[in-house]
Amino acid sequence: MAIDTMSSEKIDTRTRILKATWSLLEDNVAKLPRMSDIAKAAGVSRQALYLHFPSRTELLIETTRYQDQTYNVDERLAESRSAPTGRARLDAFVTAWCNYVPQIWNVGRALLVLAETEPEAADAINQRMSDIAEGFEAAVLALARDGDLPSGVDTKRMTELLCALLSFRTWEMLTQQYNWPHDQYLKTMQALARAATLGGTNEIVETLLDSGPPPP
Amino acid sequence: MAIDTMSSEKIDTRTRILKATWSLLEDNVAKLPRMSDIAKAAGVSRQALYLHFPSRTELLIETTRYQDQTYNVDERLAESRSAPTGRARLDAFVTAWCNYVPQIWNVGRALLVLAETEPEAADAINQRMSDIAEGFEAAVLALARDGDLPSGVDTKRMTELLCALLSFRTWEMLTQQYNWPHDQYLKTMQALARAATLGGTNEIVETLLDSGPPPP
DNA sequence: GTGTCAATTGACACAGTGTCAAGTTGATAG
DNA sequence: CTATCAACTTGACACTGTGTCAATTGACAC
Repeated sequence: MAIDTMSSEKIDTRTRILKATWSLLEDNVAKLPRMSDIAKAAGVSRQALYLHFPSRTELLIETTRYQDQTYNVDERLAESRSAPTGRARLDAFVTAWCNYVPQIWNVGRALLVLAETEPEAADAINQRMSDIAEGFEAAVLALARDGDLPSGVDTKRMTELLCALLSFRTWEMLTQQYNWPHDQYLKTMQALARAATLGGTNEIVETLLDSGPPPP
Repeated sequence: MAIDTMSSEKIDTRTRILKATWSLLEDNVAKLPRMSDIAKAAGVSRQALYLHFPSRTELLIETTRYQDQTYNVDERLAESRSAPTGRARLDAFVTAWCNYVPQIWNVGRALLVLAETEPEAADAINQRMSDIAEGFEAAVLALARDGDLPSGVDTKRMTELLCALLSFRTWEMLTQQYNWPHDQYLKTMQALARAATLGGTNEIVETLLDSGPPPP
């Protein structure tokens, strides 16, 4: 949290705007703040926003970047790299991601809404998603290396499946709409991720076998 | 009901508007049509739209209703009711739903976009979703009746999990963003649904056991 | 003809984004 | 002390798109 006030003195106007945007998004998930709302919250004129950001979309994008940076997302998600086995790695990444989602949801959601209409926002989303996909992919490849996956599994599709199952939207639906407590969500997603990847006789895994021509 | 369309000759203006809206949504998924676009496509003045629908949101909602009715959604999804066992029922419903999604996606997506800002649209979405949930719930209850679920499983949560996994958004991500072919999507979702419900030693199912106080 | 109903036409209010031009302020340099 | 420059403010405006209103047209019924 900590919307600042700690480093008491003077905050960069740009940073003040970012903090204000962030805070408005946390206060009211339902409605995207207007530029005038943000300006008021930042104690600055509406036009000042345009001195620092070319458009509302860009401002929102920068806010998510600011948030990622504040929370040190790279580091948090990279921790799973140190896990010894593929299984441990998958578990660590799933856990890290699932615990991160609730923190960034408010702001991320705004970006998702914008992405429906603004290509720029969609690009930003895709970029963030491919970072996540990288984490899942690394885990899947580690599983394959450990011999935990049947040979012939399409690791790309398996990664994509994990991305879809553990998406923002799934989290949103289960915890916000259906009111699942966080730990219920976490446990179920962990089980789901394991079920989707591990176990030789696993029905899910079987659907992800390469469907190319059989090897000679 | 009966929107008539049978009399090939003159089509009701209202129906013409609905058809035009539908067709615009199919042509261009990316951008919501404006009222003037719809009017032009329907060969009618912009103001005529307001003679038949109070607002753009309401027009979109009516379009999804028109579509559901055209495709006979109730009947299609109800077919699974005749399945003898719970397993067959789950399978039938999952298949029916997964095959229906691609047909309604274009229009449904528009409603999802509106739902981010318009409460009316969100209500309409929720209503449709609860119809789907009913289908999943019936299958889950049938499974429980058949003794295919461990006792103590929280059927409500299991239903919600199925809804989330088989949501519109998951379909969208896998098939539109990652370009999964339909039958790949279908096969994987069937396996996923089974994995999430069946099998006594199933890890996923275990996360859905009632967490209330242990029985005496 | 007269009434009526559906649709058209053109105007307007309103919200919100983004732009522009002309100030204001405050710090810093000479 | 003054000139200057950048950051910010003020107020105006263009543009897009929704929704509203009033006056008008045209067809059909009686």
